[in-house]
Amino acid sequence: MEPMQETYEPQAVEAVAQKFWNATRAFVVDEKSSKPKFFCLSMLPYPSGALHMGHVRNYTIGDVISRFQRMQGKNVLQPMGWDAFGLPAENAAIKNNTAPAKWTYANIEHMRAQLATLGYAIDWSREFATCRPEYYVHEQRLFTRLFKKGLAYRKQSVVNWDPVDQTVLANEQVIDGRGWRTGALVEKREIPQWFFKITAYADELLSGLDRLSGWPDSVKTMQRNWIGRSEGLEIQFAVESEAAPLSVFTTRPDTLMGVTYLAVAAEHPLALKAAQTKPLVAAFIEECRHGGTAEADIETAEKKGIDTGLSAIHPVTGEAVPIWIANFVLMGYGTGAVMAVPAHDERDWEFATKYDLLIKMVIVSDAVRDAIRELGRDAARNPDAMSAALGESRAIDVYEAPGAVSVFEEFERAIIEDGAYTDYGTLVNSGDYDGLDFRGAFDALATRFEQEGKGARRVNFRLRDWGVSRQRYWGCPIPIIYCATCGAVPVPEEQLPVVLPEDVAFTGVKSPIKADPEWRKTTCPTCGGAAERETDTFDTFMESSWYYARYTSPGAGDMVDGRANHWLPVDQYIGGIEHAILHLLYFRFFHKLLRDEGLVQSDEPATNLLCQGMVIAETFYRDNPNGSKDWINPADVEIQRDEKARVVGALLKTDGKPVQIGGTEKMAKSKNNGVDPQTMVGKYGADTVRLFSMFAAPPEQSLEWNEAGVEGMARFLRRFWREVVTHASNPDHPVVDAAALNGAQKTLRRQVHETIQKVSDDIGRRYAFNTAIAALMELLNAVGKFDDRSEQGRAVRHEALEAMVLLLNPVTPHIAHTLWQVLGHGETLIEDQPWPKVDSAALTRDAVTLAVQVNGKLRATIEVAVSAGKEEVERLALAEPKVVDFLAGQAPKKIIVVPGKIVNIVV
RNA sequence: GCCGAAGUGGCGGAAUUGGUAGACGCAGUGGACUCAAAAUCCACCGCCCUUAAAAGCGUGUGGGUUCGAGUCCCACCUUCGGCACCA
Repeated sequence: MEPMQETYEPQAVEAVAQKFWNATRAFVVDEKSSKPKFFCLSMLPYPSGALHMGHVRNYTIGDVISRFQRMQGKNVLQPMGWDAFGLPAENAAIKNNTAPAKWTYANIEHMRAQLATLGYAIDWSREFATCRPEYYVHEQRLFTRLFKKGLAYRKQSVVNWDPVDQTVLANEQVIDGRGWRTGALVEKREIPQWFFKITAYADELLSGLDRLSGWPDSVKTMQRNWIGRSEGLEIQFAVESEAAPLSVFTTRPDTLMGVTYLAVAAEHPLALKAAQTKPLVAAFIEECRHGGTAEADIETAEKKGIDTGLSAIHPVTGEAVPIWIANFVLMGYGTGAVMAVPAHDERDWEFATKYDLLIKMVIVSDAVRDAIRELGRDAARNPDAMSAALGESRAIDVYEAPGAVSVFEEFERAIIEDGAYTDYGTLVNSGDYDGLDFRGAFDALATRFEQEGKGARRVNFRLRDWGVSRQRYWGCPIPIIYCATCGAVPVPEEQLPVVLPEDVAFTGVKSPIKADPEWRKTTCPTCGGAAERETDTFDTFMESSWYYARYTSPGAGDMVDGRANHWLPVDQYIGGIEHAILHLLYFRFFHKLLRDEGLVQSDEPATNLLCQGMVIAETFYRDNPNGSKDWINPADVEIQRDEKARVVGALLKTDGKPVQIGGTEKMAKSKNNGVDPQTMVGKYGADTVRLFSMFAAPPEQSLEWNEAGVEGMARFLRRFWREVVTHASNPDHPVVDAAALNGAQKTLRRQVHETIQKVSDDIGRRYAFNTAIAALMELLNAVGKFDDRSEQGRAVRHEALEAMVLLLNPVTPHIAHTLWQVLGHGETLIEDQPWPKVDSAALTRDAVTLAVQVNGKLRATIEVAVSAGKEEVERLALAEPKVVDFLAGQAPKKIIVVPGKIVNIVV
């Protein structure tokens, strides 16, 4: 081997390591290994043009876990591919006057080369792009099978419609209720679309969460709430002058006697009927058509409504109940109608207050009920006695005893004026049901309606079926043929794939396969008559819902083959928290579809999930005279500080004049605060970039990119390099003789083994890469101060440095590759070296430091022997001069001793 | 609006099970080395008062539980992610 460089040159080191990995096909794996498998998967990138820091962070986390697991003796699969269909390709195609396919393939080439410079341990032999027919043919086939099972179906569904461009818009393309290109007011429009019956799996998707112990609780909670299982009653209200009753679903049948109106969606048949005779109702429905379909917009919009003039009949009291149209009732959810109980529901209360509708209280709190029982009915008529009994809760409670005079009018006024009482309680003003609690009322009413045929117990889900149709070009064609006689017919499997033409002119106004009258022409597979193809394409979430399985079975004739059951489920999945609900729910759903097709055996696609935070950076700008802002890249700005290091301003490097500081935000083109990974790798090397992204924040939190911090990482790697190279130039060393070590040698060796223990736990269990690196920095600081040239000194130092090279390898594999050789090993794959083992004998200590508190405040620390008992610790603590001062002669009331940690003396 | 997170020195963060708040890094200050610069090394570095020491204060805000709270409970404020056609 050539004499080692004195200084660390990352570019040379990284080129050598990467060449070795490629030449030895170090990370290509198969199913034949005798080692246990470990499938480490990072969410696949959308090929947007260039790698960004979010990718680097995601894939570095995956790479650290992959290399760590391989060093634990696992057969690790870490694949990579491209989520290649999507809207940005269409936008770029218009802008650059090219075809979406050409743009996408060029981006993939570029980004693959960028990824290579970061040295990830990827099995590239399994790579694919989801826009290739050999990939999407399998999801077309699955779709036709699901169609035959009734799990794929077509129904009317609402979309954002741009009336000027005559196109459907994505929610992202609707800005403040207007089309992003035309500025036209967006309308809601119903068109037929394809759906997957994900609701058929709602119960399993919900209950499966309980077994996903390796997923973050936050993600599981979000999914639970999204699925939104609720038990309630479906109740039928007869409508005056209508044959069909109006069905509503409620989770609070106990409040039924408080119903003072019903509300239906603007698209509801009753609403449309009322509109025929009432111009104001028609105008209101027209108004409801404006604006987009996003739930956030609908839920934050002003609550509005109008009386249809129609009445329903209350199923218990027989009273007439007005039917209103409300803009917040969604046709696509439940029955498109709700019963309103303003006294016990916030939104109903606001609506009733706004439109001066009746508010009728039918539930009182348990506190009110108990107070009446306690006081007796006569005493309870005294408002002062009642107030005293209720204490704080008086303002939200009301009670009107059955048959008694209403003596709590002030409470009643409070609930009408201040807001709804939404907790469970006891029924009042409810006739036969007075005095029942929630459960009692629920059961009594359910039984009654089931006997009368006016309703039934029902489980309802917030989850809606997945709409998979998109009216866009750059996606997988939906394999359906429409025939005038046979209807919608799936394309027979032997005719698949339905190929999307790639060499097209793209203007953005209309999908090329919709614009071309020839493409859709075909014959009906059933009757042979003339027919037309579906020209909609699939939601791109389709491709990303099963890609993980395809990695296991490259070249398989179906979606996957038997190899899938070797690798699946994924052992570790890593991706952004923004995917917590949609992608991760579809991912789980698809796995169950695959299972039910007999393609895989497991119930869930991934056992462990890590959601990484965003990459953010400071923003800088200058105001333009017209009020807009010029955003300035952080690389072009110099920060000014005062003598206490506080930031006082910022200057543009090119002109030396001030710029405004705009706050730390997610890296984005719009704020020009992106830092290019390639530039960073070129300047500092991949290991430094990887090290900083793992050190600057724990993986789930946002990571603030800061170039001074990157320089700190480069400094650390230079010191590490120098320490190893200097050590290797010293005379050879004997093996460590634990019995012969002096105090300083023992101390360093203990720190080495404490560090092995901590790093193993931090990476392997806690995903706390930042603290693992901090521990290694502390160890390097200690090694740097350890100036012992003796034989055992050199031996201890050698043990420390070998451990450090191995422990750092998952994060900085290139420098580790070279330094491992410097320490006297041949050019081998470090991932196949065993992970360092903790020598528990090296961890023992003779004495520990205890904190001594007086009344919970730290007053001193004492050194005690590990073997010291409680009495001795108390005696030493009480003898401490500072403790004596603070006790000021008082005798301790109590002394708490937590062994190995703390003594608290209470006086 | 609903669901889920987060808030700790000048900054990024640490404190893993309720037990010494501020590990590690950045920035800053002082010094060594150098003709000089870079690099490197050494020391200091929460706030307040202070020559110094000591005391006091201190984990978004206000309450509470506890011998002891960044950590648990209640209420609130702010920021971020998601809300079904961005991926």
